[in-house]
Amino acid sequence: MPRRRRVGTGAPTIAEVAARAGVSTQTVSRAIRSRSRISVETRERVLNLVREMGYLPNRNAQSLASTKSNLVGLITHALANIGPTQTLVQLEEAAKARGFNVIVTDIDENPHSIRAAFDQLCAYRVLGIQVNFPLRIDFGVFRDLGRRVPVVLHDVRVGPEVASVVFRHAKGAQLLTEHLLGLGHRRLAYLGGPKTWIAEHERRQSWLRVLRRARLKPGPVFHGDWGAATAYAQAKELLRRHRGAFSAVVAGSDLMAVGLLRALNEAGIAVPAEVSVGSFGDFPFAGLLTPSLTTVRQDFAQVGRLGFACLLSALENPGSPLQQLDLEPALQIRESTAPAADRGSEG
Amino acid sequence: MPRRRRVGTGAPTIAEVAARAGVSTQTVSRAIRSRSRISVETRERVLNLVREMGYLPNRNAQSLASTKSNLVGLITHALANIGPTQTLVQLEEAAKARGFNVIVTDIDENPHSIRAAFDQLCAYRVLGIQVNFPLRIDFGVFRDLGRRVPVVLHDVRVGPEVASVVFRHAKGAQLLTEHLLGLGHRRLAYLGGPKTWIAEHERRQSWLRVLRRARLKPGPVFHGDWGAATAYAQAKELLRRHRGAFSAVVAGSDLMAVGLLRALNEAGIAVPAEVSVGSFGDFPFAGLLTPSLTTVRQDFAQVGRLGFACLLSALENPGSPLQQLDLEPALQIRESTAPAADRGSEG
DNA sequence: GCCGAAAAAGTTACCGCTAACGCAAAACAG
DNA sequence: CTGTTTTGCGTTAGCGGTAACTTTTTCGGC
Repeated sequence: MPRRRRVGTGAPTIAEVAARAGVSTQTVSRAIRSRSRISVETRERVLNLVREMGYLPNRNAQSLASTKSNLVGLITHALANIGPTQTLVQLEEAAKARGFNVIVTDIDENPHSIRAAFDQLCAYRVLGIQVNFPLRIDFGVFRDLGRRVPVVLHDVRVGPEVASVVFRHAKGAQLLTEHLLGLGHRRLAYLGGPKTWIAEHERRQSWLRVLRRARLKPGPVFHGDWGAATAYAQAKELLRRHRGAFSAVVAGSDLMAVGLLRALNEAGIAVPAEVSVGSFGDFPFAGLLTPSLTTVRQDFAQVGRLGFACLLSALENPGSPLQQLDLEPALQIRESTAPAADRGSEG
Repeated sequence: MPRRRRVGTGAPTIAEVAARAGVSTQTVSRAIRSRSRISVETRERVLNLVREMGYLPNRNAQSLASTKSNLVGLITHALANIGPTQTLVQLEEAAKARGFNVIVTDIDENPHSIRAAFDQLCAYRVLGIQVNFPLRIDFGVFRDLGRRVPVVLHDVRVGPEVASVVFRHAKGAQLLTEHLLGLGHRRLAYLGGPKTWIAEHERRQSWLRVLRRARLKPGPVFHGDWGAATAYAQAKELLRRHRGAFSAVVAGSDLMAVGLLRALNEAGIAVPAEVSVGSFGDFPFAGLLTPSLTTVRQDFAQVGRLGFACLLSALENPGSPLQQLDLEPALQIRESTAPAADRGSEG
């Protein structure tokens, strides 16, 4: 006695196409995916039928049968920020150009959620996973995960066993700090991003290093969350406690610079006449603020493009060493920095 | 003669878990997915083994066998902009909370690519598709597509046969324009987004309507691309050709306002003393620019949340009418608008 | 005209999981 | 104590494709 037939989704299957074409399913499969072992005429005939019937190969079935998918995973953090978004957009574009799709998951700062996200994505048998989680956590987890599936780390480098694309944050901070010193500033304040971020840590260390080399005492240090609002609040605090004690401020992002500029403006402090401001990002609006921002360009879009290229290279040349790419920062000098008015009151 | 066994991915399968637990695969399946038809003890025992072995159900196999996936598709346009990003982030969060994953694809303005993206996503047998393509195209395509799979449209309404979440752009533009008129402005310029966008069209129509009602002649109209750079360029053109002919400008986005403010500043025109500026968006930095922006808040995050809720509702109550949600705009009045200095030179 | 190789197509056995049904044992109703 | 549900699990037959192998056809070379 035949069981009740399961209802399908209504979409035509490969078997239906094959039946109408008068060939086997295998031939339809070949027509769709390859150009070998099938005659040009058969191929044409089948493909016409595919179009006519609106047949779409079921990716789940394809993935199951071939034990691999067309998916690339992206695990990202703080996706609402401009940088990660740029990265995603470019990654998706690069992936699509090669016939892959991207499945995204935005996670919070809890390192445990990395593992959870990883499991989620692995369950889809993704080809590889891009990890944009640039926080200062125990990197061991990345080595672990890299063993299960090809991984490309963004802004984290754990060694030759995992591919990575990183910004040279220290270099960027050095460029900016030296620029300020070159303008005669001797008392620099610092209004960075969250301490938990690698970018923040590396920049601050670099800032301290440059000051130490110049035999200058570092000025007050504050931290925000990359956004304008907290930067504004922190900048007010900076001014309340250290007004007059600095002639330049290094801000963690262009948006933080916006908040900082606001606070300086409200305090009646002219930029750059009295205080210079530099930041990181160089997002499109940075050059159009008043004053326009001196800022270290970070090409987040490039992270997406190169990240995908790394993955592709790892998949196509399984033996070869995994790529370790560096992105060079570039200082854009604009109006928000100017020679110091108060030369050498200390240092 | 046995064929060569196919190599697996190395990950344990449900059969291996079942074998070690001494139960059938069906029992393992039940332990993982449901709490019925299985005893508590068996369930515990199986789940422990699942954890111990690091078993991850193959989503492709699950989707194939159950003819539905855990995926929600998002087709979006100009994802690099702040709004669409907010939407994505919230959508992903809402989806994750219910055990779904999001697969994203960012498409260009060619309406044809909607169909292509749709096919791509349907091939994964996604549960539903969110379409964030708020351009003025022939909406027939959406009705078509909505028949194949549940669809939620963002910022587009085609009728009761497709769910949608839309901004009340006309209302927003009306609020802003009336605010400016209330301040005594009689000559308003307009620096909007791309004409191809629905938001742009509706706002401009609304702006014209309000002016007509007030028996005022509309001022010069320019268009950018939502970004600061083109807004700056267009604003320069506006000033070159119409300087002095307007006392207020409606800008299409907060970022466009940034470019506009820059151009006004370079031209030596004080805001808001000489010219008032209003915009749309109310992104976090809007209140921290100098001057802070009077702007119409658009809650893009809400689009993501509600869009997912619409989809869920459509999936869970197949019979009931599809949701048609409106998002109310809210005018944030700040420093960039002020009473007109030149009352009544015309109109 | 025959032979062997290559090309074109078909067959079979899965990929890893779930729906649907089967069936004994336990729980429950009367 | 008997008949009916319910519970707990197993069995079977796919879901819709692809890999690997086999068979048939074509075709060049001698």
